[in-house]
Amino acid sequence: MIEGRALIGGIRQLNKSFVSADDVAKRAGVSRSAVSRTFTPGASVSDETRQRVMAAAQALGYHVNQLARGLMRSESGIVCLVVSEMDTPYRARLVRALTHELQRAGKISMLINTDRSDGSVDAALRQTLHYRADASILLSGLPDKAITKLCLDSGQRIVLINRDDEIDGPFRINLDDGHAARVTVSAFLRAGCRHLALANSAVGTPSLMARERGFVAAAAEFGLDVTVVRHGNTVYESGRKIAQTLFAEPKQPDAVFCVNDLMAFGLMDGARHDFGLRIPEDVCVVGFDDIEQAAWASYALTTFSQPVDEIVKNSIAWLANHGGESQPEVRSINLHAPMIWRKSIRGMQRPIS
Amino acid sequence: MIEGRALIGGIRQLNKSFVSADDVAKRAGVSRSAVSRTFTPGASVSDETRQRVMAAAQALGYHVNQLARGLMRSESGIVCLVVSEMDTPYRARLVRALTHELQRAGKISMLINTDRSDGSVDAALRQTLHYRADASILLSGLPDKAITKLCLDSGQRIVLINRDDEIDGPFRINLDDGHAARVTVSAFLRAGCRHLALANSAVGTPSLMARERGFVAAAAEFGLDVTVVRHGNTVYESGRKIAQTLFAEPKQPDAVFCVNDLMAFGLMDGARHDFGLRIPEDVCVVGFDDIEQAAWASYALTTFSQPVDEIVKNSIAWLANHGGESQPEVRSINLHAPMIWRKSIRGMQRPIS
DNA sequence: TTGTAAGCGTTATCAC
DNA sequence: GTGATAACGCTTACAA
Repeated sequence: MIEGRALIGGIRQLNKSFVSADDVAKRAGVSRSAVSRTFTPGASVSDETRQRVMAAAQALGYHVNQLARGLMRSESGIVCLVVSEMDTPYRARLVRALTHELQRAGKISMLINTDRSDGSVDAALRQTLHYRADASILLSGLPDKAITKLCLDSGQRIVLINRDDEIDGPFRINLDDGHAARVTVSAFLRAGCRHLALANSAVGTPSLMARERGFVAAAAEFGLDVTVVRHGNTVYESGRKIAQTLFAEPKQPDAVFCVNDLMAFGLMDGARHDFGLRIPEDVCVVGFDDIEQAAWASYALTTFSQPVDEIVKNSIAWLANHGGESQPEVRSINLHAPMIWRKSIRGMQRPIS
Repeated sequence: MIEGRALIGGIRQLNKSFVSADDVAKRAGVSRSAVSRTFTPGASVSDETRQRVMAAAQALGYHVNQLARGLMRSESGIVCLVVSEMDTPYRARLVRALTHELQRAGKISMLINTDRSDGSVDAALRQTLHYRADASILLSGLPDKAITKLCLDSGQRIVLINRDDEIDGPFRINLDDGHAARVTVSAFLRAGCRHLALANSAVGTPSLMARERGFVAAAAEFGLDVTVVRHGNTVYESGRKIAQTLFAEPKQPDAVFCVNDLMAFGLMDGARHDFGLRIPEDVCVVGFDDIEQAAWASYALTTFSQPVDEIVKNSIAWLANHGGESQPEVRSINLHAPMIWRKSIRGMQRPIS
C-alpha cells in the first residue's frame, strides 16, 4: 500500500509499481502457484480457480513478468534481428516480414542496428546477449564474422540470410545467384545484345560476387567479354556513377546486369538523363531484388524476386524445430529467385527461368 | 560441472547453460556482490578486485543477465517501437534512426508490427508489457488509441509521432503541416498555376487531413477552388489511380499537392505515361516526406523534408529527461518540415519556407 | 572496500 | 488440483 502501490480505479498503478502474482493470489484467495499455473499454457488448474484468478488479474491489471519467467525457463522469447542499413527497401521488407511472423509465433524481436562499427554496435549486440535472446537472425550487410561468433558462443541459435560466414552451427539461407546470372545472359542474347556489362558495388559481399562471377562465366560460354565496373555501395548513386563510366566509353554496352535494383535505377536514370539513351531500345537492364520501385512505371525493371516469404518461413521453421535437443541436421538451404519480367529488356516478353 | 556446464577452451559453454556471477566470483575468489559492483557503473570497487573480476569474467565469457537485473532495477532498458507498414521508406528511415540513437543511449529496441488488427498485434503489444519496457514510441500508422492507453496504463512513458490520440500523458511530436500546405499554394501560384488539386489517401490520419485543410484554406484565401481526391492508402498505386481521375476530367489541374511522396510518384507516372503530360511544364507537383526516391532523376520532386533527426533527438531527450520523478512539463512539440526545392515546380528555383 | 543476506517475480518440485 | 518451498541470477542495504 505504501510507495505508490495505490490503485486508481482498480486498474492503473502509479510509480512503475507493477502488479505481481502475489497481489493477484491474495485478491483471488489462492496461492502464488495457482496464479502461475493459470498463466501457463499446459496447466493443471480447476476451472473455478482459473476463473477467480483471471477475474482478479483483470481487476488488478496483472501482466506476467517475462523477465522473471525468462529467469526460470530456458527461453526468453526474444529473437534478435541484426541488420545494417535497414531502411533499404529490400531489408526493410525483410525486417517487416520477419517481425510479423515472429510475433505470430509468440516471439518478440529486438532490433540491432549495425550501421557503424564504432563500438556502439558491439555494445548493442552485447545487450541482446544480456537479454538471453533465444536466437539471432543476421541479415545481409555489414555485420562481420566476429558478431556471428559472439552470438554463437553465447548459446544462441543463429540464422544467416545471404551471408557466408564459414562458421559451423548457424543455419544458412542463400539464393541461386549463379542461376539468375545465367538466365540474364541468355535473356540479353535473345534480345540481340552483344556488348554486355555488369554493374557491381565495391563492397563485394558473397552474394554480389556470386552474381558477378555467374554472369561473366555464362557470357564467356558464348565467347562474350563482359565490362565489369565496381563502385561504391549498393545504392542509387553508385548506379548513376557507373552509368557515367560505362556510357562514356566508345564501346557503349547495350545490356547491363546490375547486382541490385537500386543500382539499376541509378544506371537507368544516368543512361536516360545524362546520355539520352532509351531503355530498352538502346540498352537493356536487369536488376536484382524486385523491390517495390521496380514495378513503378518510370522503371518497369525486369529483375529477380527475393523470395522474402520463403526466407521468413524457413527461418522461423528452423528456429522452431531446433528448440529441443536434436542436433541440427539441415545446415543450409538454397532458395530460388524467380525472374520478374517487365519492360527493361526489349523483344518478346518470354520469361525463361 | 554437470548438465553441460563444461567449458570448452574456457570460453564457450554448451546447452544454454550461461555463466553466472557466482561462477565468476568463485573463479576470481571474491563475493557475488563484488562481481555485481564491478558491472555497475556507479560502483565502489577497488582497482585490484575489479581487475580480477574482469579477468575471470573474460575467461568465462560472462554477460550480465539483464532479465535478472531488470527484476531488481526499475528500468529494463527496453524501448518498444510500435509501427505499421514499416517498410515504407519514411517509416523505415525513422525506425533505423530511432534504433540507432536508442542503442547509442544504452537502450535496446523491441519492434512491434501492427499491420493487422487480428489480435496478433494485441498479443505482441502485451508481450512488451510483459517485458516491462521502459517506454513505447508509437509511429504514425494503424495503431489505435486503445494501444496508447494500454501502454500508458502499464506505467510506460510514451512518445507519439505524428499521431493525435488525445490522451493525457504521452509526449507528442508533430509537424507544421499547415504551414507546408500554405507554402505549397504560394509556390504554385508563383509558378502561374490556376487549377489546383490535392491528392490525399482515404485513411484520413490527422497529419494528412491537416495538410489537406491547410491547402484548401490557403487556396481559398486567393479565391481558388481545389479539386480534392481521396483514394486508397498512402502508396504509389493510389497516386496513379488519382491521376486517372484528375487528368481525365475536362478541367485538368495544372498543380497537384500530394500528401506524401509515394503518392506523388504514382501521380507523376500516371500523368506522364497515361496522359503524356510533362512535369513541370504541364503540371506542377509537390509531395511530402522527402524520401530517398524524391531525389532520383526520374522524379526530382519538390517536397517537404521530414525532420527525422530532430524527431529522434527530441524523442530520446524526452525519454531521458523524464526517467526521474519530475512531472513531465512539456507535452508536445511542433517541428518544422523545410521545403526541398527540386524540379517538379516550374519557374525560378526560389525556396520560400 | 568488502562480504552477508534479503529480496525481485517467476516457475518447478514435491508432498498433500 | 493445490499450496509450500527451493531455485533462477541479479542488486542493494547493512554490517564488518
